[in-house]
Amino acid sequence: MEENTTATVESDTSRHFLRQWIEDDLAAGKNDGTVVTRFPPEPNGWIHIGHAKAVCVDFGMAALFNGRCHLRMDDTNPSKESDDFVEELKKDITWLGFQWDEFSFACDRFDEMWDIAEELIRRGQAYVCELSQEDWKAYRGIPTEPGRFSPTRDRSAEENLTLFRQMREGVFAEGTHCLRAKIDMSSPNIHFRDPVIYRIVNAPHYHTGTQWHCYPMYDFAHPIEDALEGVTHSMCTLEFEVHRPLYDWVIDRLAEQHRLVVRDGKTIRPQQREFARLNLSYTVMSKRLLRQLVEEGRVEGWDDPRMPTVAGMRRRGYTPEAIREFCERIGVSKYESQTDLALLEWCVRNDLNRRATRRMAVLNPIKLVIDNLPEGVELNAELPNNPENPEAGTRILKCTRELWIERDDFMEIPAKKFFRVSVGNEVRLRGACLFTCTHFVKDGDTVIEIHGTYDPEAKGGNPADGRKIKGTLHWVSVTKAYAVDVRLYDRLFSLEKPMECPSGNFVDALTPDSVKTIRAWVEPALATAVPGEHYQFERVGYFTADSVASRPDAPVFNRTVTLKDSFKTA
RNA sequence: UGCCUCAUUGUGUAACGGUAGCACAAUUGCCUCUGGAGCAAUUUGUCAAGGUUCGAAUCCUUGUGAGGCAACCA
Repeated sequence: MEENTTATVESDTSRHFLRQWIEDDLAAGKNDGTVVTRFPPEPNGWIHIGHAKAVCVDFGMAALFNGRCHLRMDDTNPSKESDDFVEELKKDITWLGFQWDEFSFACDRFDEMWDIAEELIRRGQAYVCELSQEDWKAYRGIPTEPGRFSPTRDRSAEENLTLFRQMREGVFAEGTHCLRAKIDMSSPNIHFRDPVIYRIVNAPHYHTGTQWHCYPMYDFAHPIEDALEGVTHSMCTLEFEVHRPLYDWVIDRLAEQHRLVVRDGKTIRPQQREFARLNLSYTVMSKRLLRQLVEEGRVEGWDDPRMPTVAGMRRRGYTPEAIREFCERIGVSKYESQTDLALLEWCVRNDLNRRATRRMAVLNPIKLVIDNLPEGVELNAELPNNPENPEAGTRILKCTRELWIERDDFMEIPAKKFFRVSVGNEVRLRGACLFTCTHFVKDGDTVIEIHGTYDPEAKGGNPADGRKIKGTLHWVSVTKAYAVDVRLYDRLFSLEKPMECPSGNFVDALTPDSVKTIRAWVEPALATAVPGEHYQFERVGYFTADSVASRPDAPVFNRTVTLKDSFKTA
């Protein structure tokens, strides 16, 4: 279970465009031949499966080229950030199996960013603007028409510096002043029309407190952070594509100011490329909406097993290996695709199949009585703990006169290819014996008890004459079984149709019904299940003992995934 | 409408001008003391129209469709 090394991209099959890009750069002798990437979340929420993809890309590309990857808190907007999120971010990324080579806070570079901005002013490349936001909107123009110059665009550097410093000291109210880069008011790219690079925010910053009253914008801060850290390849999602010229503009200014990192005599010039974010069917990944669920108390928290957060998936029982495998399989492209949730679940099953401990459990019980097995007599059943892994050993279960079996395993009138319990049909009670149903007892329309006899000659369920038994049943002893609570979660936001949430009111789709807790009968061994451990309830699905909300007398299990449509929730 | 980007089977992703392949899903068969797993097989695809070329998913042109940008968010 322990992860000592950073996970690598093992597959040699996928040559996506980012990999190609880096290979070409390396071949062209750019930079110093070292690949440095970064994962730059804003600490304002917990990361979800979509971020996990980005983490795998950023760390994976660095690992593939024996490079380095930095983890950086992009905390340039103080209003929603906190250290709690920083800690969770680190925890989740570590859990996913990655180790960063450097950790940084963008806010630790505020001083340097400030110097860069002042130098911009001195060079006539930035100015303080006093237009209101509404006015600015009008001045900026629309994409089809050029914008107009701000009235203060050509103010002197000295005047600008004075005002800029006053912005920092809190002399002005929010929205009254901002620093803009002086670029091109008629550019077809709106981001070039003198973009704002510093704005006044009077909220205290979680690290720098009230030291600053204005903060750099993402478009200004991000390339600086990359450059000063010596990042060579900066990968982000598609929506930043139109920001790239501005990213390059800032890098050019840094070059003019001789601030680019030099390694091995080579100037490191970061570049940005964009890839499509992950969209997963039935799943909504929007920090804003996830936050709403948490704040409105619709879920237990960011780590609720219904949440698509990394923490939620961890608690639900997904493994980091499965998530990494998934990220590897979905590939990287610029096509805005929608990945089928079935692939994620397959990855989880595939991984859990190798490691999960097998246990018998009955979720929807009906009583089965072996009439020729006297009260107090027990049959031993020896079963492997994991057939996929013989080293997991075996355990011995006691089969008694009265058992619980799954209600679905009995049919009053058997259907055509039904090989389980029906009158006259011989089945195997897994590991224990062969059983033939003779009759059943009804209470009204409901069958409440199944009766039959076992074959004493067929020890452990192996018929003496070698006759074929088509059905094998799972069972637990009525007297020895243990009752546990099992939580069956719907997928988060289990919408009728994938990704359809017209008005954004999808949170309403998450009703209390989306989690059902049922009482299940399990083998005695599960009474001491280890929280966080994975179990396959045979023929039902994968379950994980919950480490958070355990009952005092027994563990609570979360359903991780079902086996292939073998079990439909009641 | 201005600029930018994208389009390969149901889904996702390969094929750097030379046989359209892989995985998930689906279907079928085999096997099994998990109707799971495993094994085997099958079905379905280059958005459209032109052009360049011996040869185009790939290059060019036009069109169509989808997405992004017009926060003092990231």
